[in-house]
Amino acid sequence: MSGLRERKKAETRAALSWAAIRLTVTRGYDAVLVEDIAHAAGVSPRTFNNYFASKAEAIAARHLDRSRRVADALRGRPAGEPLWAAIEAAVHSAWAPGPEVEQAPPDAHDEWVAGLRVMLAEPALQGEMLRAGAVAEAELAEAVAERTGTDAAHDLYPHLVAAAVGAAAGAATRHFLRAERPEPVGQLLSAALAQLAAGLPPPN
Amino acid sequence: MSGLRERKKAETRAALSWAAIRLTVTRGYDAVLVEDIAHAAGVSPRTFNNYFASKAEAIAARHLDRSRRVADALRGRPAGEPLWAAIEAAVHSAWAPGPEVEQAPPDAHDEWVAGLRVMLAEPALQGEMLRAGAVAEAELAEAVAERTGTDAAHDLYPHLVAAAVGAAAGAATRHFLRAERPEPVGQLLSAALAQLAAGLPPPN
DNA sequence: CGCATCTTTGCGTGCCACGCAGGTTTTGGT
DNA sequence: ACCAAAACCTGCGTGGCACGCAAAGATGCG
Repeated sequence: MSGLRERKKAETRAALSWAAIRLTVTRGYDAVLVEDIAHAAGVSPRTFNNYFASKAEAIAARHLDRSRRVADALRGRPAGEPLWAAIEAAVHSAWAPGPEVEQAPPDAHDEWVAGLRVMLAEPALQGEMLRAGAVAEAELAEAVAERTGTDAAHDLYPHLVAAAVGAAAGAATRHFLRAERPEPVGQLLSAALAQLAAGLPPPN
Repeated sequence: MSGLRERKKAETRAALSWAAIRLTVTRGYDAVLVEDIAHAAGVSPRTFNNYFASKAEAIAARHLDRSRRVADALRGRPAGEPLWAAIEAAVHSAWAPGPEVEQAPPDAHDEWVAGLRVMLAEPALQGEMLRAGAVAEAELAEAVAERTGTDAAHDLYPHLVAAAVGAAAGAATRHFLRAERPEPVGQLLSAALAQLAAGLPPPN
């Protein structure tokens, strides 16, 4: 049932999460009160905690939503496709930049990234981001189990694959944030997944 | 300089972390106040926050200390040893059970594990645990870079390897906690690392 | 239209993280 | 052995956060 009710909830949730991110990136984590976020989203402070258990969770919500899409995308890949090809395609489709990124003014891009760096340096945020990744990994493990004929409840394999994919995604994004003149995230992701599937042989 | 000062600090830190874990496992996360932990460790409540920024951090401290040892152990491996053999040895030495586990009464083992499960279900804890793993991964990446002649500041490779090792460790421990009659953690770790180094090929 | 259900909101409570300042212990140099 | 500097512990106070509860409002369904 996609009634008015659910649509409104999703909108409020997105508005809160987006406001939390925007305010934190521009102002800094502890210069933003929950009250500010709620007000920016046009909702009462008490309602904030009906949607999120903490300020950090609100900020990590976009990351969570994005990461969750990987499992869905994997289920949408053709059945004959090899596992790692399907995973690569799924990861790319989930991480593709949406329209709201394309339409952002590119001149503000640099200070946005700088703000992001500061924001992600916050300990409380790091934990919540990683937790979001872990939740997404659990769902991905389910999808991997379906595709490989393994059992998510009893076998290690699907969880291991999901965790490895999460590790690749994490390493790629952190590399992106660390580098001064970084490659696009898409390329980094491809490289990371390819090395994973090759067994991470040492260079030389 | 290993003076009285540092030894005492380390002892207080360990006492606080241990008290936090013990109380939480037996009583539940939010039935334990910071005040209780401080008191159990023979220190004032205010002092607690001189050692840890949060209750969750105190509980995760043991995990952090353990995880950090992997990087050190890797540096201690002979230079000629292949990378993945050295990593496996390092992981095993860091995860070997200490004497305080051996001497614990085995009849209380089951309710301890049950308490652990409940504790690790707490969202705030999960984030902090994962964060501890991430810190350890950063240090492991340094050690991997040294060993492979790569550069942790510019190359993706060492971070990718470290993240993959972390993923394997995480998947193995979660599998251990999930299963009713689990294999020993050491075996699970070996299996996970072996599959990683083999490129995680799909079964059959 | 009208009842059942879900949401929002205001209020109140207990806990937590941390700045600050004063007293105490450890350290290293003489 | 003494003394000054540095590090540490502690009590107090403050601002903020998460959440239980109950009343008011919005929505869905017959």
